Amino acid sequence: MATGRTHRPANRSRGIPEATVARLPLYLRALTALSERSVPTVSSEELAAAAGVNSAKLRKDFSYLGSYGTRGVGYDVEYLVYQISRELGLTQDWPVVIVGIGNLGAALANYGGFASRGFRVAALIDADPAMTGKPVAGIPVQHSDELERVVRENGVSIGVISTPAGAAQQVCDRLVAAGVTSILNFAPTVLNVPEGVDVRKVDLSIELQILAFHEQRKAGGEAVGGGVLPQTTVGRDESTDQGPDGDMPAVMPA
Amino acid sequence: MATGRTHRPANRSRGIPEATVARLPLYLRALTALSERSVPTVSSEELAAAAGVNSAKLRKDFSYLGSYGTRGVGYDVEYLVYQISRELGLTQDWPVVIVGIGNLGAALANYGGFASRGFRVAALIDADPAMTGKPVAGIPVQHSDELERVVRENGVSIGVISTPAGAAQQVCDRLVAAGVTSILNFAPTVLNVPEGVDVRKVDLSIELQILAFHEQRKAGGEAVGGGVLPQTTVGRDESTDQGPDGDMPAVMPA
DNA sequence: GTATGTGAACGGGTTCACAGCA
DNA sequence: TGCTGTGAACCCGTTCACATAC
Repeated sequence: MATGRTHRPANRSRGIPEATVARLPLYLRALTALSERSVPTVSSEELAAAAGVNSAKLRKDFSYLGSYGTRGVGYDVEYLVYQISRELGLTQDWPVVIVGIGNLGAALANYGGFASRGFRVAALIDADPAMTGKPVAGIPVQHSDELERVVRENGVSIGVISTPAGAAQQVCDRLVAAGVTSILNFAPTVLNVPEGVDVRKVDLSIELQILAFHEQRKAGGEAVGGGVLPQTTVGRDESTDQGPDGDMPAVMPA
Repeated sequence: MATGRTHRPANRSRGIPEATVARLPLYLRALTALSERSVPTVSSEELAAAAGVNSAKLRKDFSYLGSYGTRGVGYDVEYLVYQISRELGLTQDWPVVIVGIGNLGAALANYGGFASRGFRVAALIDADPAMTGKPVAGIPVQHSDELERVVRENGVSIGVISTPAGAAQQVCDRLVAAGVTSILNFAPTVLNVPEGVDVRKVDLSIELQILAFHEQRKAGGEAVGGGVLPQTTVGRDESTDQGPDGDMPAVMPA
């Protein structure tokens, strides 16, 4: 709003670039912090600094959403929080199940960032009978046998896999069969999924290996590749990764 | 080796593309699996399938390392494992410290993928005195006061931060002051680091938000943006992210 | 014949720089 | 005047397709 012609879709018509989508949560976090400090408006410059990107990129990103700023003034914080939340689909409730409640699964269950963003841990699942009934983050762990029922009854469409690599594909198959269409995979394995299922992967050892690469350069060749690198974030990458499963051990017992 | 002119640097001269570096660990994992099955050689096609990329990309990636294949035959598995390991700097020992031993820190300490790739957990550090001395993954937790000493005595250059967001920057500053030049950050905060320090960030809630975005599209607009997305991996992204700290709660007590 | 290695075409994303609007 | 919104230039990475070598 603001201008005469009410906020129109602008470029919004179809498809926000993937790179932009990956940054929206960053902006949202920065905006939320501003909102909590009751800051009414921000300039692209300020917000960009807070989110760690440059202002041109931020403005371009926002232009894909529509014209939500006011020239000469900046952006309305609350309004933007709402718009980005809506765009990301965070205005609705997303029940998620976490499968594999070892240290990592427990960490995820306790992670405040989930609840604060429209994500609700609908269930914790583990294959170990000894875990059944044990409360983690206030939620009793359920046995794997319950997986399909839990997914169906809660209308879960997002599943988190934090099992060992060896169990991941099987868990994935069951989640998908039960109706899950988005998976966040922490197991160091590539998952085979049917068309229409979206998988994102977080691989701890890969991150460390990338750091080691750069670290080696620093020590060895006097910054051979060209000195300092910009701060890097785990983000989208479009390699359709696959990989032979069961290569390296995973975090916890299934 | 293979050809007359011994394996020369090829394009290797300077700088392997960041995107390629991010995929090397993937190839390495696939190759390690093949190696364990005693497979002597692989074609780019086979290896690409195992690593989940297309063969052209894989060949291009390898071309940056040098000419390690044999036309008409493929790549020698063992040889490639060695070359990639060397390129990534995994032939040397990388002592790492993990700061913040909550569920996530413990998960990381127990993560087999670290040890199996030249990474050695030199120390576990936590601010909670109650944790001091408690063994996690067989390593006694040390108090934060020991941080500087531990880093110096072990020549640690890579630090992992798994503290709550509020403590992350301070921990980061101390790590850097003590000599750490690469940081893997799990706290949902952007870290300010001096030039020359490399930071990679893993943010769980951002991954979920990106999934939610796509999930919303599936349900709402009949695959508005264009249907099925390729499997996505956390990887390099070059947004220099920053962000106001202390927005969302983190995984465990410092 | 077969599979690698790579120049060239292509495409997406970032940056620039300025027009447009409050 | 000040800051947003955006076309255009630029850069990096992916894909194509074929020459090259075994």
